[in-house]
Amino acid sequence: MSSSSQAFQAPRGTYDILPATSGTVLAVREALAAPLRRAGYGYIETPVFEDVNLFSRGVGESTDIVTKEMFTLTTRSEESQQLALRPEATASVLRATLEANLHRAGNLPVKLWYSGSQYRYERPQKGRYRQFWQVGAEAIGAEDPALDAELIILADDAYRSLGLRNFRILLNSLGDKQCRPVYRQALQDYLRGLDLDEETRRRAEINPLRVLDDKRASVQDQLGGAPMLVDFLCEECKAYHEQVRELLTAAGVAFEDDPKLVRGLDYYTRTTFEFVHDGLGSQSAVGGGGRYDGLSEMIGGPELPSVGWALGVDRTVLALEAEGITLDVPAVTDVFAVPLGEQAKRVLFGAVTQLRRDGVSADLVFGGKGIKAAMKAADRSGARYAIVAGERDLADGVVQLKDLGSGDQTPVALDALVTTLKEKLQ
RNA sequence: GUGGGUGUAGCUCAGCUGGUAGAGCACUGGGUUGUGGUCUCAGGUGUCGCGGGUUCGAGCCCCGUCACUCACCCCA
Repeated sequence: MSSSSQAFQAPRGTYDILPATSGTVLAVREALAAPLRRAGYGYIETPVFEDVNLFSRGVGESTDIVTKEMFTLTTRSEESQQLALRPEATASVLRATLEANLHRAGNLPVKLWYSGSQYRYERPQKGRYRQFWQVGAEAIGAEDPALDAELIILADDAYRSLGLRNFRILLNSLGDKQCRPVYRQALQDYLRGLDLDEETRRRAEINPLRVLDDKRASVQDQLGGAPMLVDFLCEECKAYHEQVRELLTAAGVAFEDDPKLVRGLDYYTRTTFEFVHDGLGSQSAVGGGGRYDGLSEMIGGPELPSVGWALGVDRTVLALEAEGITLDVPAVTDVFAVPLGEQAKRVLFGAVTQLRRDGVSADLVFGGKGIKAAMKAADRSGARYAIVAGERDLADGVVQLKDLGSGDQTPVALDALVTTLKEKLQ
Protein backbone atom coordinates (compact mmCIF):
# COMPACT_ATOMS: atom_id res chain seq x y z
CA MET A 1 0.00 0.00 0.00
CA SER A 2 1.20 3.47 -0.75
CA SER A 3 -1.26 5.05 1.61
CA SER A 4 0.07 6.35 4.89
CA SER A 5 -3.08 5.09 6.62
CA GLN A 6 -1.37 1.71 6.60
CA ALA A 7 0.94 1.86 9.56
CA PHE A 8 2.78 -1.35 8.76
CA GLN A 9 3.54 -3.26 5.65
CA ALA A 10 5.27 -6.52 4.91
CA PRO A 11 9.06 -6.11 5.01
CA ARG A 12 10.80 -5.40 1.73
CA GLY A 13 11.02 -8.46 -0.45
CA THR A 14 8.33 -10.36 1.43
CA TYR A 15 4.67 -10.77 0.70
CA ASP A 16 1.55 -12.30 2.17
CA ILE A 17 -0.08 -15.32 0.62
CA LEU A 18 -3.77 -14.44 0.82
CA PRO A 19 -6.82 -16.69 0.44
CA ALA A 20 -7.29 -15.69 -3.19
CA THR A 21 -4.04 -17.47 -4.11
CA SER A 22 -3.17 -19.61 -1.13
CA GLY A 23 -5.12 -22.55 -2.51
CA THR A 24 -2.87 -22.59 -5.54
CA VAL A 25 0.25 -22.31 -3.42
CA LEU A 26 -0.78 -25.25 -1.26
CA ALA A 27 -1.62 -27.29 -4.34
CA VAL A 28 1.77 -26.50 -5.88
CA ARG A 29 3.65 -27.56 -2.75
CA GLU A 30 1.65 -30.74 -2.66
CA ALA A 31 2.23 -31.50 -6.33
CA LEU A 32 5.99 -30.91 -6.09
CA ALA A 33 6.23 -33.23 -3.08
CA ALA A 34 3.93 -36.02 -4.27
CA PRO A 35 6.46 -37.80 -6.53
CA LEU A 36 9.01 -37.81 -3.69
CA ARG A 37 6.61 -39.49 -1.31
CA ARG A 38 6.10 -42.20 -3.88
CA ALA A 39 9.84 -42.69 -4.24
CA GLY A 40 10.86 -43.43 -0.69
CA TYR A 41 11.85 -39.96 0.45
CA GLY A 42 11.12 -39.16 4.10
CA TYR A 43 9.98 -35.73 5.25
CA ILE A 44 12.41 -33.63 7.28
CA GLU A 45 12.21 -30.20 8.89
CA THR A 46 15.25 -28.30 10.01
CA PRO A 47 15.56 -24.94 11.79
CA VAL A 48 15.07 -21.75 9.87
CA PHE A 49 18.39 -20.50 11.24
CA GLU A 50 21.74 -22.19 11.70
CA ASP A 51 25.28 -21.37 12.72
CA VAL A 52 26.46 -18.98 10.04
CA ASN A 53 29.56 -21.09 9.51
CA LEU A 54 27.49 -24.00 8.29
CA PHE A 55 26.56 -21.90 5.30
CA SER A 56 29.87 -20.19 4.73
CA ARG A 57 31.66 -23.51 4.74
CA GLY A 58 28.90 -25.45 3.06
CA VAL A 59 27.57 -23.08 0.46
CA GLY A 60 30.96 -21.52 -0.12
CA GLU A 61 32.93 -18.48 1.00
CA SER A 62 33.17 -17.19 -2.54
CA THR A 63 29.49 -17.25 -3.39
CA ASP A 64 27.30 -14.18 -3.45
CA ILE A 65 24.88 -16.04 -1.24
CA VAL A 66 27.40 -16.10 1.56
CA THR A 67 29.26 -12.86 0.96
CA LYS A 68 26.32 -10.53 0.62
CA GLU A 69 22.96 -12.27 0.73
CA MET A 70 22.66 -13.70 4.23
CA PHE A 71 20.42 -12.39 6.98
CA THR A 72 22.45 -12.75 10.14
CA LEU A 73 21.51 -12.75 13.81
CA THR A 74 23.56 -12.55 16.95
CA THR A 75 22.64 -14.48 20.08
CA ARG A 76 22.48 -12.74 23.45
CA SER A 77 24.69 -15.18 25.30
CA GLU A 78 28.08 -14.16 26.71
CA GLU A 79 29.99 -15.78 23.90
CA SER A 80 27.61 -14.42 21.29
CA GLN A 81 27.10 -16.71 18.35
CA GLN A 82 26.47 -15.73 14.77
CA LEU A 83 23.39 -17.30 13.27
CA ALA A 84 21.97 -16.88 9.79
CA LEU A 85 18.55 -17.41 8.30
CA ARG A 86 18.99 -20.31 5.91
CA PRO A 87 19.69 -19.19 2.35
CA GLU A 88 19.13 -22.73 1.13
CA ALA A 89 18.43 -26.05 2.78
CA THR A 90 20.95 -28.60 1.57
CA ALA A 91 23.59 -27.74 4.14
CA SER A 92 20.99 -27.91 6.93
CA VAL A 93 19.62 -31.25 5.81
CA LEU A 94 23.09 -32.72 5.61
CA ARG A 95 23.96 -31.29 9.02
CA ALA A 96 20.82 -32.87 10.50
CA THR A 97 21.64 -36.18 8.86
CA LEU A 98 25.13 -36.19 10.34
CA GLU A 99 23.95 -35.01 13.75
CA ALA A 100 21.33 -37.76 14.01
CA ASN A 101 23.64 -40.34 12.40
CA LEU A 102 21.01 -41.19 9.83
CA HIS A 103 23.81 -42.25 7.52
CA ARG A 104 24.89 -44.92 10.00
CA ALA A 105 21.51 -46.59 10.21
CA GLY A 106 22.62 -48.97 7.52
CA ASN A 107 20.69 -48.23 4.37
CA LEU A 108 22.22 -45.65 2.13
CA PRO A 109 21.23 -43.48 0.49
CA VAL A 110 19.32 -41.53 3.10
CA LYS A 111 16.49 -40.04 1.07
CA LEU A 112 14.89 -36.90 2.48
CA TRP A 113 12.54 -34.20 1.28
CA TYR A 114 11.57 -30.85 2.74
CA SER A 115 9.27 -27.93 2.13
CA GLY A 116 9.93 -24.53 3.60
CA SER A 117 11.04 -20.95 3.31
CA GLN A 118 14.54 -19.70 2.55
CA TYR A 119 15.96 -16.22 2.98
CA ARG A 120 18.33 -14.16 0.90
CA TYR A 121 19.07 -10.48 1.29
CA GLU A 122 18.72 -9.46 -2.33
CA ARG A 123 17.13 -6.60 -4.19
CA PRO A 124 13.64 -7.92 -4.89
CA GLN A 125 12.20 -8.20 -8.37
CA LYS A 126 9.80 -10.43 -10.23
CA GLY A 127 10.34 -14.03 -9.15
CA ARG A 128 12.97 -13.05 -6.59
CA TYR A 129 12.04 -12.37 -3.00
CA ARG A 130 13.87 -12.16 0.29
CA GLN A 131 11.72 -14.93 1.65
CA PHE A 132 10.82 -17.64 -0.78
CA TRP A 133 9.63 -21.22 -0.65
CA GLN A 134 11.25 -24.35 -1.90
CA VAL A 135 10.36 -28.00 -1.99
CA GLY A 136 13.57 -29.95 -2.01
CA ALA A 137 14.99 -33.45 -2.03
CA GLU A 138 18.33 -34.89 -1.01
CA ALA A 139 19.68 -38.41 -1.54
CA ILE A 140 22.65 -38.72 0.76
CA GLY A 141 25.43 -41.29 0.77
CA ALA A 142 25.40 -43.00 -2.59
CA GLU A 143 27.27 -42.50 -5.82
CA ASP A 144 25.04 -43.91 -8.48
CA PRO A 145 23.97 -42.29 -11.75
CA ALA A 146 20.54 -43.84 -11.30
CA LEU A 147 20.06 -41.64 -8.25
CA ASP A 148 20.87 -38.48 -10.20
CA ALA A 149 18.49 -39.61 -12.93
CA GLU A 150 15.79 -40.51 -10.41
CA LEU A 151 15.75 -37.03 -8.96
CA ILE A 152 15.60 -35.31 -12.33
CA ILE A 153 12.77 -37.60 -13.41
CA LEU A 154 10.84 -36.94 -10.19
CA ALA A 155 11.10 -33.18 -10.68
CA ASP A 156 10.03 -33.53 -14.29
CA ASP A 157 7.04 -35.62 -13.16
CA ALA A 158 6.16 -33.02 -10.55
CA TYR A 159 6.11 -30.14 -13.04
CA ARG A 160 4.18 -32.16 -15.59
CA SER A 161 1.57 -33.18 -13.04
CA LEU A 162 0.78 -29.49 -12.64
CA GLY A 163 0.31 -29.16 -16.37
CA LEU A 164 3.53 -27.26 -17.05
CA ARG A 165 4.93 -27.84 -20.50
CA ASN A 166 7.10 -24.89 -21.43
CA PHE A 167 10.12 -25.66 -19.31
CA ARG A 168 13.45 -27.07 -20.34
CA ILE A 169 15.99 -29.14 -18.48
CA LEU A 170 19.60 -28.03 -18.76
CA LEU A 171 22.21 -30.63 -17.90
CA ASN A 172 25.93 -30.48 -17.35
CA SER A 173 28.76 -32.16 -15.49
CA LEU A 174 31.16 -30.14 -13.40
CA GLY A 175 33.70 -32.92 -13.02
CA ASP A 176 35.19 -34.14 -9.76
CA LYS A 177 38.17 -33.38 -7.57
CA GLN A 178 40.44 -35.08 -10.12
CA CYS A 179 39.54 -33.26 -13.29
CA ARG A 180 37.93 -30.02 -12.20
CA PRO A 181 41.13 -28.39 -10.85
CA VAL A 182 42.86 -28.95 -14.17
CA TYR A 183 40.02 -27.30 -16.02
CA ARG A 184 39.81 -24.54 -13.47
CA GLN A 185 43.42 -23.68 -14.12
CA ALA A 186 42.95 -23.68 -17.87
CA LEU A 187 39.88 -21.47 -17.64
CA GLN A 188 41.61 -19.09 -15.29
CA ASP A 189 44.52 -18.70 -17.68
CA TYR A 190 42.08 -17.88 -20.42
CA LEU A 191 40.05 -15.41 -18.36
CA ARG A 192 43.16 -13.51 -17.30
CA GLY A 193 43.67 -12.55 -20.90
CA LEU A 194 40.24 -10.95 -21.24
CA ASP A 195 39.07 -7.40 -20.78
CA LEU A 196 36.88 -7.70 -17.67
CA ASP A 197 35.66 -5.30 -15.01
CA GLU A 198 37.23 -5.45 -11.60
CA GLU A 199 34.53 -7.50 -9.90
CA THR A 200 34.47 -10.11 -12.63
CA ARG A 201 38.25 -10.22 -12.55
CA ARG A 202 38.08 -10.98 -8.86
CA ARG A 203 35.48 -13.64 -9.46
CA ALA A 204 37.74 -15.20 -12.08
CA GLU A 205 40.36 -15.70 -9.39
CA ILE A 206 38.06 -17.07 -6.69
CA ASN A 207 35.50 -19.01 -8.68
CA PRO A 208 36.31 -18.86 -12.38
CA LEU A 209 33.55 -21.25 -13.45
CA ARG A 210 30.91 -18.74 -12.41
CA VAL A 211 32.15 -16.27 -14.98
CA LEU A 212 30.77 -18.62 -17.64
CA ASP A 213 27.33 -17.95 -16.20
CA ASP A 214 27.53 -14.17 -16.58
CA LYS A 215 24.57 -12.95 -18.64
CA ARG A 216 26.15 -9.70 -19.78
CA ALA A 217 26.87 -9.53 -23.50
CA SER A 218 30.15 -7.73 -22.81
CA VAL A 219 31.33 -10.82 -20.98
CA GLN A 220 29.66 -13.49 -23.09
CA ASP A 221 31.14 -12.04 -26.29
CA GLN A 222 34.61 -12.75 -24.98
CA LEU A 223 33.92 -16.32 -23.95
CA GLY A 224 33.74 -17.77 -27.45
CA GLY A 225 37.17 -19.34 -27.28
CA ALA A 226 37.02 -20.35 -23.62
CA PRO A 227 38.07 -23.90 -22.79
CA MET A 228 35.09 -26.13 -22.13
CA LEU A 229 34.74 -28.36 -19.13
CA VAL A 230 33.46 -31.24 -21.27
CA ASP A 231 36.89 -31.48 -22.87
CA PHE A 232 38.56 -31.87 -19.49
CA LEU A 233 36.32 -34.47 -17.85
CA CYS A 234 38.14 -37.56 -16.64
CA GLU A 235 37.05 -40.98 -17.83
CA GLU A 236 35.09 -41.73 -14.66
CA CYS A 237 33.15 -38.49 -14.84
CA LYS A 238 32.47 -38.95 -18.53
CA ALA A 239 31.17 -42.48 -18.02
CA TYR A 240 29.07 -41.38 -15.05
CA HIS A 241 27.55 -38.50 -16.96
CA GLU A 242 26.83 -40.68 -19.96
CA GLN A 243 24.87 -43.08 -17.77
CA VAL A 244 22.77 -40.26 -16.32
CA ARG A 245 22.00 -39.10 -19.85
CA GLU A 246 21.03 -42.60 -20.97
CA LEU A 247 18.73 -43.18 -18.03
CA LEU A 248 16.94 -39.89 -18.65
CA THR A 249 16.52 -40.66 -22.31
CA ALA A 250 15.18 -44.13 -21.53
CA ALA A 251 12.64 -42.53 -19.17
CA GLY A 252 11.51 -40.21 -21.92
CA VAL A 253 12.78 -37.09 -20.20
CA ALA A 254 14.08 -34.56 -22.69
CA PHE A 255 17.07 -32.43 -21.70
CA GLU A 256 19.60 -30.12 -23.25
CA ASP A 257 23.32 -30.36 -22.69
CA ASP A 258 24.51 -26.98 -21.48
CA PRO A 259 28.28 -26.91 -21.11
CA LYS A 260 28.11 -23.47 -19.48
CA LEU A 261 25.66 -24.41 -16.75
CA VAL A 262 27.59 -23.79 -13.55
CA ARG A 263 25.24 -22.75 -10.78
CA GLY A 264 26.09 -20.52 -7.89
CA LEU A 265 26.92 -22.83 -5.05
CA ASP A 266 30.44 -24.08 -4.52
CA TYR A 267 29.57 -27.57 -3.43
CA TYR A 268 28.39 -29.00 -6.73
CA THR A 269 30.35 -31.78 -8.43
CA ARG A 270 29.60 -33.85 -11.52
CA THR A 271 25.89 -33.70 -12.39
CA THR A 272 24.28 -30.28 -12.32
CA PHE A 273 20.92 -29.39 -13.77
CA GLU A 274 18.46 -26.60 -13.93
CA PHE A 275 14.79 -26.44 -14.86
CA VAL A 276 14.26 -23.21 -16.73
CA HIS A 277 11.09 -21.41 -17.76
CA ASP A 278 10.74 -18.08 -19.53
CA GLY A 279 7.66 -16.83 -17.72
CA LEU A 280 9.53 -15.59 -14.67
CA GLY A 281 10.57 -12.12 -15.67
CA SER A 282 14.31 -11.95 -15.86
CA GLN A 283 14.71 -15.01 -13.67
CA SER A 284 14.84 -18.29 -15.49
CA ALA A 285 15.27 -21.14 -13.03
CA VAL A 286 12.18 -22.75 -11.52
CA GLY A 287 14.31 -25.44 -9.98
CA GLY A 288 17.80 -26.78 -9.92
CA GLY A 289 20.25 -29.01 -8.22
CA GLY A 290 23.09 -31.39 -8.64
CA ARG A 291 25.55 -33.71 -7.07
CA TYR A 292 27.60 -32.59 -4.08
CA ASP A 293 30.08 -35.33 -3.33
CA GLY A 294 32.39 -33.21 -1.20
CA LEU A 295 29.94 -31.25 0.95
CA SER A 296 29.80 -33.68 3.87
CA GLU A 297 33.54 -33.50 4.37
CA MET A 298 33.48 -29.72 4.06
CA ILE A 299 31.21 -29.50 7.10
CA GLY A 300 33.12 -32.06 9.09
CA GLY A 301 31.41 -35.31 8.17
CA PRO A 302 32.61 -38.48 6.51
CA GLU A 303 32.71 -38.96 2.76
CA LEU A 304 29.06 -39.03 1.68
CA PRO A 305 28.52 -38.55 -2.04
CA SER A 306 25.05 -37.09 -2.48
CA VAL A 307 22.69 -35.47 -4.92
CA GLY A 308 19.69 -33.21 -4.52
CA TRP A 309 17.51 -30.47 -5.89
CA ALA A 310 15.30 -27.62 -4.83
CA LEU A 311 12.23 -26.43 -6.71
CA GLY A 312 10.97 -22.90 -6.20
CA VAL A 313 7.33 -22.78 -5.14
CA ASP A 314 6.86 -19.06 -5.91
CA ARG A 315 8.48 -19.44 -9.30
CA THR A 316 6.41 -22.48 -10.12
CA VAL A 317 3.30 -20.42 -9.41
CA LEU A 318 4.63 -17.75 -11.80
CA ALA A 319 5.32 -20.40 -14.43
CA LEU A 320 1.74 -21.63 -14.11
CA GLU A 321 0.47 -18.10 -14.60
CA ALA A 322 2.70 -17.65 -17.62
CA GLU A 323 1.24 -20.77 -19.20
CA GLY A 324 -2.29 -19.73 -18.31
CA ILE A 325 -2.82 -22.76 -16.10
CA THR A 326 -5.43 -22.51 -13.36
CA LEU A 327 -5.30 -25.34 -10.86
CA ASP A 328 -8.51 -26.96 -9.75
CA VAL A 329 -8.80 -25.69 -6.24
CA PRO A 330 -11.95 -27.09 -4.59
CA ALA A 331 -14.48 -24.58 -3.26
CA VAL A 332 -14.03 -24.01 0.44
CA THR A 333 -17.74 -24.07 1.18
CA ASP A 334 -20.33 -26.57 -0.05
CA VAL A 335 -23.36 -25.31 1.83
CA PHE A 336 -24.30 -21.78 2.87
CA ALA A 337 -27.11 -21.06 5.31
CA VAL A 338 -29.36 -17.99 5.07
CA PRO A 339 -31.63 -17.67 8.10
CA LEU A 340 -34.48 -15.19 8.18
CA GLY A 341 -34.98 -13.96 11.69
CA GLU A 342 -33.60 -14.83 15.11
CA GLN A 343 -35.42 -18.10 15.56
CA ALA A 344 -34.28 -19.36 12.16
CA LYS A 345 -30.74 -18.27 12.91
CA ARG A 346 -30.61 -20.50 15.99
CA VAL A 347 -31.96 -23.44 14.02
CA LEU A 348 -29.64 -23.00 11.04
CA PHE A 349 -26.64 -22.35 13.25
CA GLY A 350 -27.36 -25.77 14.73
CA ALA A 351 -27.74 -27.32 11.29
CA VAL A 352 -24.45 -25.83 10.10
CA THR A 353 -22.68 -27.12 13.19
CA GLN A 354 -24.06 -30.59 12.55
CA LEU A 355 -23.05 -30.49 8.87
CA ARG A 356 -19.52 -29.52 9.82
CA ARG A 357 -19.29 -32.31 12.37
CA ASP A 358 -20.42 -34.70 9.64
CA GLY A 359 -17.66 -33.55 7.32
CA VAL A 360 -19.59 -31.17 5.10
CA SER A 361 -18.01 -27.75 4.72
CA ALA A 362 -20.69 -25.27 5.65
CA ASP A 363 -20.94 -21.59 6.44
CA LEU A 364 -23.67 -19.13 7.28
CA VAL A 365 -24.32 -15.46 7.02
CA PHE A 366 -23.17 -13.35 9.93
CA GLY A 367 -23.83 -9.83 11.01
CA GLY A 368 -27.54 -9.30 10.40
CA LYS A 369 -27.51 -8.68 6.66
CA GLY A 370 -30.72 -8.35 4.68
CA ILE A 371 -31.80 -11.38 2.70
CA LYS A 372 -30.59 -9.92 -0.57
CA ALA A 373 -27.12 -9.36 0.79
CA ALA A 374 -27.21 -12.75 2.48
CA MET A 375 -28.01 -14.50 -0.80
CA LYS A 376 -25.23 -12.56 -2.43
CA ALA A 377 -22.88 -13.82 0.27
CA ALA A 378 -24.11 -17.35 -0.41
CA ASP A 379 -23.36 -16.89 -4.08
CA ARG A 380 -19.90 -15.53 -3.47
CA SER A 381 -19.00 -18.31 -1.07
CA GLY A 382 -18.93 -20.67 -4.03
CA ALA A 383 -21.30 -23.04 -2.24
CA ARG A 384 -23.38 -25.41 -4.35
CA TYR A 385 -26.37 -25.24 -2.04
CA ALA A 386 -28.02 -22.60 0.06
CA ILE A 387 -30.30 -23.39 2.98
CA VAL A 388 -32.93 -20.71 3.40
CA ALA A 389 -35.38 -20.78 6.26
CA GLY A 390 -37.77 -18.41 7.99
CA GLU A 391 -40.66 -18.75 10.38
CA ARG A 392 -43.04 -20.07 7.71
CA ASP A 393 -40.71 -22.96 6.93
CA LEU A 394 -39.91 -23.77 10.49
CA ALA A 395 -43.59 -23.89 11.33
CA ASP A 396 -43.82 -26.68 8.71
CA GLY A 397 -40.67 -28.37 10.02
CA VAL A 398 -38.80 -27.73 6.75
CA VAL A 399 -36.04 -25.58 5.29
CA GLN A 400 -35.72 -24.48 1.68
CA LEU A 401 -32.80 -26.15 -0.08
CA LYS A 402 -31.70 -24.12 -3.06
CA ASP A 403 -29.36 -25.34 -5.77
CA LEU A 404 -27.28 -22.25 -6.47
CA GLY A 405 -26.27 -23.51 -9.87
CA SER A 406 -29.72 -24.10 -11.33
CA GLY A 407 -31.76 -21.89 -9.02
CA ASP A 408 -34.11 -24.78 -8.18
CA GLN A 409 -35.46 -24.69 -4.66
CA THR A 410 -37.25 -27.46 -2.78
CA PRO A 411 -38.44 -27.83 0.82
CA VAL A 412 -36.60 -30.49 2.84
CA ALA A 413 -37.63 -31.74 6.26
CA LEU A 414 -35.28 -30.26 8.83
CA ASP A 415 -34.43 -33.63 10.35
CA ALA A 416 -33.57 -35.01 6.90
CA LEU A 417 -31.36 -32.06 5.94
CA VAL A 418 -27.97 -33.47 6.85
CA THR A 419 -28.48 -36.84 5.14
CA THR A 420 -30.03 -35.20 2.07
CA LEU A 421 -27.09 -32.84 1.66
CA LYS A 422 -24.52 -35.57 2.22
CA GLU A 423 -26.15 -37.58 -0.56
CA LYS A 424 -26.34 -34.67 -2.96
CA LEU A 425 -22.70 -33.74 -2.35
CA GLN A 426 -21.38 -37.25 -3.01
C1' G B 1 25.23 -2.32 -4.37
C1' U B 2 23.74 0.19 -9.60
C1' G B 3 20.05 2.01 -13.14
C1' G B 4 14.84 2.86 -15.20
C1' G B 5 9.48 3.31 -14.24
C1' U B 6 5.35 4.29 -10.98
C1' G B 7 2.72 6.33 -6.39
C1' U B 8 -4.77 9.85 -7.33
C1' A B 9 -11.40 6.18 -4.02
C1' G B 10 -11.35 -0.72 -1.42
C1' C B 11 -9.40 -2.35 -6.81
C1' U B 12 -7.95 -0.87 -12.06
C1' C B 13 -6.96 3.72 -13.79
C1' A B 14 -8.21 8.93 -16.27
C1' G B 15 -7.11 13.97 -14.93
C1' C B 16 -5.07 18.72 -21.28
C1' U B 17 -0.44 24.67 -21.45
C1' G B 18 -1.04 24.93 -13.17
C1' G B 19 -7.58 27.18 -11.62
C1' U B 20 -9.42 23.58 -5.83
C1' A B 21 -10.58 15.66 -8.40
C1' G B 22 -13.38 11.87 -11.99
C1' A B 23 -14.76 6.91 -14.47
C1' G B 24 -15.45 1.68 -14.38
C1' C B 25 -15.61 -2.22 -11.06
C1' A B 26 -16.58 -3.27 -5.97
C1' C B 27 -19.61 -1.89 -1.71
C1' U B 28 -24.65 -0.42 0.76
C1' G B 29 -29.85 0.20 0.02
C1' G B 30 -34.39 0.34 -3.13
C1' G B 31 -37.24 -1.70 -7.54
C1' U B 32 -38.97 -7.50 -5.43
C1' U B 33 -42.67 -6.32 2.82
C1' G B 34 -38.82 -14.29 1.92
C1' U B 35 -34.10 -15.24 -2.41
C1' G B 36 -27.93 -14.75 -5.34
C1' G B 37 -25.57 -14.93 -10.25
C1' U B 38 -28.75 -10.60 -15.38
C1' C B 39 -31.25 -5.71 -15.33
C1' U B 40 -32.47 -0.89 -13.14
C1' C B 41 -32.49 3.46 -9.63
C1' A B 42 -30.12 5.83 -5.62
C1' G B 43 -25.95 6.56 -2.16
C1' G B 44 -20.90 7.29 0.30
C1' U B 45 -15.81 7.61 -0.14
C1' G B 46 -9.93 10.62 -1.12
C1' U B 47 -4.29 14.08 3.96
C1' C B 48 -3.78 13.11 -4.83
C1' G B 49 2.77 8.51 -0.82
C1' C B 50 5.30 12.09 2.66
C1' G B 51 8.07 16.86 3.57
C1' G B 52 9.62 21.37 1.71
C1' G B 53 9.87 25.14 -2.37
C1' U B 54 7.93 28.29 -6.63
C1' U B 55 2.99 30.64 -7.48
C1' C B 56 -2.64 34.73 -6.24
C1' G B 57 -3.44 29.40 -6.88
C1' A B 58 0.02 22.84 -7.23
C1' G B 59 -2.64 16.13 -8.39
C1' C B 60 0.22 18.74 -12.38
C1' C B 61 6.37 22.53 -11.95
C1' C B 62 11.21 22.19 -8.73
C1' C B 63 14.10 19.84 -4.58
C1' G B 64 14.30 16.07 -1.02
C1' U B 65 12.46 11.60 1.00
C1' C B 66 9.85 6.94 1.44
C1' A B 67 7.45 2.94 -0.83
C1' C B 68 6.33 -0.20 -4.81
C1' U B 69 7.94 -2.17 -9.38
C1' C B 70 11.15 -3.75 -13.43
C1' A B 71 16.07 -4.63 -14.95
C1' C B 72 21.60 -5.29 -13.89
C1' C B 73 24.13 -8.41 -10.46
C1' C B 74 22.82 -13.25 -8.40
C1' C B 75 19.61 -17.41 -8.01
C1' A B 76 14.78 -21.17 -6.47
